[in-house]
Amino acid sequence: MTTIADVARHAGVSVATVSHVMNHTRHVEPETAERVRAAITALRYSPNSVARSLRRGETKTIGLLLPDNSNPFFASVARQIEDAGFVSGYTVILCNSDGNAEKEERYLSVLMAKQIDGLIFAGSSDHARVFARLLPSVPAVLLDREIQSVNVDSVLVDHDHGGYLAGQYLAGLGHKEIGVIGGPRDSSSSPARLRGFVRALKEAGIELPASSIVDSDYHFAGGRMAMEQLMAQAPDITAVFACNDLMAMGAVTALRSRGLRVPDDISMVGFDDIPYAVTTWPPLTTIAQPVEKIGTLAVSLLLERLGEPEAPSRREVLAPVLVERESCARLRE
Amino acid sequence: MTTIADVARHAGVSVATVSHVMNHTRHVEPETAERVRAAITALRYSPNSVARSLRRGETKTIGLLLPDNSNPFFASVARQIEDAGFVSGYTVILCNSDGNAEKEERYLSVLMAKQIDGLIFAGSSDHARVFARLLPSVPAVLLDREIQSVNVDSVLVDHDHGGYLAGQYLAGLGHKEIGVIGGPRDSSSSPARLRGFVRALKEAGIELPASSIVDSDYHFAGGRMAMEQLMAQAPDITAVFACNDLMAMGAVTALRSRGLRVPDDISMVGFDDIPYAVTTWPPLTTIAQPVEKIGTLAVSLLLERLGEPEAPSRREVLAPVLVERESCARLRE
DNA sequence: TTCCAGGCGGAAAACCGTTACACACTTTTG
DNA sequence: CAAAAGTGTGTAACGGTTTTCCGCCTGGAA
Repeated sequence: MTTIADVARHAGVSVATVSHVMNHTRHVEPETAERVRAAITALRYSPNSVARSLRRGETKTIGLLLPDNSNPFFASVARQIEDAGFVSGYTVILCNSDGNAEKEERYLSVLMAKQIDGLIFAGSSDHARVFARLLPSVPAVLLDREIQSVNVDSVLVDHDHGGYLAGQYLAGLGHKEIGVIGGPRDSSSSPARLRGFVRALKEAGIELPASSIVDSDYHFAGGRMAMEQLMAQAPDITAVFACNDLMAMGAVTALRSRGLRVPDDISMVGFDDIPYAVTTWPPLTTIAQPVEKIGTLAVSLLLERLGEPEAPSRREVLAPVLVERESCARLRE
Repeated sequence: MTTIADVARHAGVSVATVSHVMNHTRHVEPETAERVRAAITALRYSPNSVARSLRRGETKTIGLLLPDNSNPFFASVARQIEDAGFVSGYTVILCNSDGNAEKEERYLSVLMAKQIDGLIFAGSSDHARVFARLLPSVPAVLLDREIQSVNVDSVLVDHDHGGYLAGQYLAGLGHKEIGVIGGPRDSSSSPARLRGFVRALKEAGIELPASSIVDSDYHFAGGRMAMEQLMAQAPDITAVFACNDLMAMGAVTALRSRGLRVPDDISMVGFDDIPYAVTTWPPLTTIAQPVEKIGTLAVSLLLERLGEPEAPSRREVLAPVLVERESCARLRE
């Protein structure tokens, strides 16, 4: 490995001068600077970021802690974050927690030890200790979650409103007997989606009995099984609201294997608008989250906070929209 | 930030002793060790990994450079790698190149500057300079690619064989007029898949005219457009081999919007077996890559090399398998 | 003309937080 | 009683950045 000392020797100057040339941190005589640059290219020198980080106290690294990067929703978010970070000179450490609080804590410790400059955290658990103890010591942006703390900003999606849109839509199509496939109870998103959905139904004069709600896990297989259970518990439903697309897709599969057709027999609404919502049959009507904005917004919030650590914490809330495709039909009598 | 010196002072010992206690790098008197541990927890001390890395010359970090982590195939691979790395104490830096050689080079420079211990590289471009100049200076595992170089191992998939399986299967179903949607010409995988496919057809006495092959980009929209073109160029085909699932799914969409049904009118075979191959309608018959093995194998090769830097370079080749679902039918006359 | 302040360009040295090596001191051991 | 083992300390590294220092030159005032 060639070091700054090698360059200095080769150029016949001191290491300090080499540093100044590289970082434009002080004026150096053009002729000297040229000699230094020549030495740098001649030796193919590249400064050691670890040493630089140690001295500067910044690593140009941000930690990204999310439940599962192979979930297409998070995959998109991760991609956006990685892109946005890179153009600002930041590098991303990827961490999957599976929503497991213990893993989250372990990862957070590692990330803090690695001296990340900032954290983007899509936690799926709500364990107070994780937040309270570890978060405040590093600038962070929370996705889909809030916490009263200096230093922590939030990018939120109005899940309640999204659920409301779904309810309004299905009620508007004339459905009266409606089933719901919920996500994890301890997530922040699923209960809110459900809340908005119920409110919309209530406004339309529709009750949602407990037997028409089955909780699941946001996964494809979970959605399939939940749908099975739903068919058993509430055989008369004509429409289903699944709290995310993956479960909606699983539910459609379950229906198909029972010989039921979507939307002819049962209408289906999902949530998220993952890229694969259009590749299923029928293309899924769903509540779209503004994925591309979530990632870029998170990064820009984080960078702004790095620039101004003491600024009051901010919360940005993004509105989901209904994307009408072909998985819903008007109730026919 | 509390440092090792604070701990030493608090425990009334030297920093060296604290270091030894933390790293079990020498025996220390139980009583002393206990005092040190008490100080560590009292001060909530956590060692600074950056300083440690500088001193030890290792960062416990591996770089993961791939075209696009939101592509579900790479998303799965990334997930496996992240998991496998974490259990061995390694952290993953995520980099998306979009298969762009310039981006690859920029990323490689950054990663090298950050002193990653190893690299896992799924390049989609083939530019020799990237390999020749930068790769040999860091232990690396290439996915789906080979290079004669010390220090570089490969995890390969037998794409040729996969393509052969697809060709054999479609020929076996009686198809004679077959179309192909290819991936990028400069990828390593697509040409190999095509080669195997053509070989299988040839063995079955089937010719593949140039007009029956349309190249695309491995994306959903690309597959859709390619299928449009294919229908125009070769209207008599009864089966299509798409060089990945995403394109196959796009092709199915294109067919459906033309009123053609899969598999009744046209049979479709994909490649990869991404998780969403089962969520489309019809469920996609495809050539499955052993995704879960690719990631874990890559990590274990890398770790073994880190342990033994001078070992001869290894290549592991994994066999794809045909997964028969419902997107193909026997040709009926 | 002399003197001194101040700017300039470079070198030297301190520092960032840990680890590893050499050494000092005590206690066993043969 | 010398050699060896056992514990602990001091202090160079590691590879950069940043602060301080220093000699030189310029220019304005005395």
